[in-house]
Amino acid sequence: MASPRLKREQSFDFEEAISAQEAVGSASASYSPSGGAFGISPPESSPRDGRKRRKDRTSWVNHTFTPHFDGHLWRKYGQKNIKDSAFPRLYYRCSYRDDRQCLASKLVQQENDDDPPTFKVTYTYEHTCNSMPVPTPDVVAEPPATGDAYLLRFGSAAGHGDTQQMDQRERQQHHTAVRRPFVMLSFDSNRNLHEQPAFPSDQPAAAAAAASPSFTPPPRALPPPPPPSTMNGGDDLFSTWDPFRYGLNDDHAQIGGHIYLPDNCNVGDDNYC
DNA sequence: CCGATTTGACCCCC
DNA sequence: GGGGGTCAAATCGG
Repeated sequence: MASPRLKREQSFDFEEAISAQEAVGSASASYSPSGGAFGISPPESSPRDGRKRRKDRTSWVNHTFTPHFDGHLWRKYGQKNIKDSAFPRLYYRCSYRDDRQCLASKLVQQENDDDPPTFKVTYTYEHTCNSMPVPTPDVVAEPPATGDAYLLRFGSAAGHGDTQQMDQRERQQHHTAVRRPFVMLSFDSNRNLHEQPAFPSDQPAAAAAAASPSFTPPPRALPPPPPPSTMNGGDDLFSTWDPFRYGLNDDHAQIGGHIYLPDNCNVGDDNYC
């Protein structure tokens, strides 16, 4: 069966506008501003309309250390080596593309080989699958200023573009999520993970959970899944927060396919420590 | 067996 | 014509 083909949409150059902001360092997904691309025409099935260049479509760019932390469930559908780029470009589309005719897709491309590396994430179309975008943590990996410990800051940035598209009800229900819990995780030279919790008083010890060998629930520093009442059958959104998907375990924090390790670890071919 | 990922091929835009 | 986005068959893994 032929996949739905995308109709050419009026161009709106979010990419230019948002790239100018150079939001490097924030892991938050910069979803399209209010009044964005909702109301997209349903795909029409002209056999060849699907393979349009991105310029034809609404897109916006986010620079992040954590390209997978955006609160949605993505399915990879392609990878290409890009000319003049040392890193391949990864193509993802919404996992609900077929189920809910959700056209959202994203491109992830590593931008550099820094430690941690940054990624350019280009989102195309907004989610229409009702798997409501969850405020993403602002995860900032800070190189060791003193000593040899990396700091992972969750919720450190001042603003979330993605809250703009929440309606009032959602905003209310995301109240806890936008209170910006703050935690710093650091490794010392003995590979011990330390957390410096700075949660609001009612926040559970998420960092302790992150350091726990079992680590079942996602840390509250990460955006919680939306409450069931707001989910339109989107209960499986929880899979987005599978701790193994994000590589969070007792030994290291792996975000966006990259493992944050203490300096004395061998960050070599297999990140062996 | 089913869903996700990989990867080469196809196709469109620049 | 080349680069880049997508498709879809093959493969993998649970």
